[in-house]
Amino acid sequence: MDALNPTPVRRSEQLGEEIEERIVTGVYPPGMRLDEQELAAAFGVSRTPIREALIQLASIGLVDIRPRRGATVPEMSADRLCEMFEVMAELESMCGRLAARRILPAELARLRDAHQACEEARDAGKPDLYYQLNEVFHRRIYEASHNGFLAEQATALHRRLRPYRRLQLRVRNRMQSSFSEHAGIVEAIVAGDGEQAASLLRAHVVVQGERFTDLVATLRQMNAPAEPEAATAQ
Amino acid sequence: MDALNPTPVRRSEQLGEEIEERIVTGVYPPGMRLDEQELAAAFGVSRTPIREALIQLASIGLVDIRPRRGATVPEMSADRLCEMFEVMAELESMCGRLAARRILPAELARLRDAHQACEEARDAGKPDLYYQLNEVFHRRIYEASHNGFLAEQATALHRRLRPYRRLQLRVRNRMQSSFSEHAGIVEAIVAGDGEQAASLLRAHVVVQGERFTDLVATLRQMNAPAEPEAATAQ
DNA sequence: GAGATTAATCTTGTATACACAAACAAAACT
DNA sequence: AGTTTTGTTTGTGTATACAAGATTAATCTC
Repeated sequence: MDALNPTPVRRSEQLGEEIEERIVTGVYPPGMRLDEQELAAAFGVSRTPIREALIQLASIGLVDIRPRRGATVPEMSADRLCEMFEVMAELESMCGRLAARRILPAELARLRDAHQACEEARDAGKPDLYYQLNEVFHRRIYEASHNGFLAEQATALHRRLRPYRRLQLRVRNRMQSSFSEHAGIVEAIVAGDGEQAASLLRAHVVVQGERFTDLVATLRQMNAPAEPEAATAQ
Repeated sequence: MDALNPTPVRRSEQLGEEIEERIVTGVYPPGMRLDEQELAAAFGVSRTPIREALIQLASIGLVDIRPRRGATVPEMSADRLCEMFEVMAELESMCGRLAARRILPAELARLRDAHQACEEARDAGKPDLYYQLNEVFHRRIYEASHNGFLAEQATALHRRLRPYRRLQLRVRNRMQSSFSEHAGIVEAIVAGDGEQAASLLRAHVVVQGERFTDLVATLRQMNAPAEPEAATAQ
């Protein structure tokens, strides 16, 4: 059916994902002005689908649209990021608590697979691969919560925090400790100990938010190479 | 008035809020088709701002847009609603935990004011007023969490669940017990007992989700007055 | 008479055109 | 010389026109 359907999705939706990707990977860095005409030209479409994509991204907080001022990539302050990590920790924690009680055998098997895959990436010393498999691991937990809405929320926020998490895996050699924490989480879920899973997961994520000052410093060097202005709220 | 219109906000944003209001209040019931042309005519604008409003609402899950099929108000299944309440409970809980630790004297005073206002509404036996003041009470807690992102998320979800919560306050005489629970929550926050505030708030919200079957039944009578079809997933 | 296929109509998705507001720059006046 | 005002330019916001897909109805065939 997919083969017969060449374009079953809105163009603006595809564009939205592409722009989101570029924002999230830092191709469009925080503070960058997103000119509709430029984007339209760059993607070879008219302004309309670009506008729709930007509006969509704006409503999930990934771009900032101000009337008659245009769209920009929002500058996420360190405070803001801390707040988001705080919420992320709680969502993950909740997923873990529910998963410990509700996970099905098949799901547990897949969770273990994901965990093992992480181990191999760690042993091979591949942070990029680990990062990717780490995402799968967490997604498995989201799904095992058997709360579709929660899983969606967690996935969305996880995605928004992606670039910062990624940086952190590099800055410090966190692969090792991350993997150990995963092991404890799996154990708690296997044991059906919701509270244990919850608190381990919270700690697992909070760590990422706490060791954060260095991260922000690192990030500031990388993402803001040529920005002498922007002295508003730094 | 359109000529003098000094509005510094996008038209589509205003439209979005208006449409959101109508969805949330049941004027546009679940399953309803949202024809762009009809809406454009109804609001006296062209299709463009309507489209933008719908896309915005779609990205927060308030309408369902399917390519080449148009927009509809999503039918929220009972399962889905339970899931959302489950997440809401956790967000509120988190707000309470943080608020207990971080609330400032001035904020505490305002929280008490809101609580007292609820009491008066209860004594006067005005559920609609109570409902409104209840929102203020909860918003005060969100703010006191000193996590702006969390407060935004909680507010957004609270808003989406509004119609269901409102119904419930009517169906059972929950005003009394709701108020008692509020009292305990305030007490825990005053005492700085984060865990206590968290668990009380979780229970406070979960109750709304649990006594839910009757609610859905009631709701079905009210919101679906003329819908003989729609036998998809009921 | 029933089912399938085709055509017509309706609605969405995209493009283009136009209008208005804001920011920047230049010139004139204090 | 500095400040203010006005004009120009750029870019957003809305409208309209056009194209493509989906649905429905009608007609034709079995």
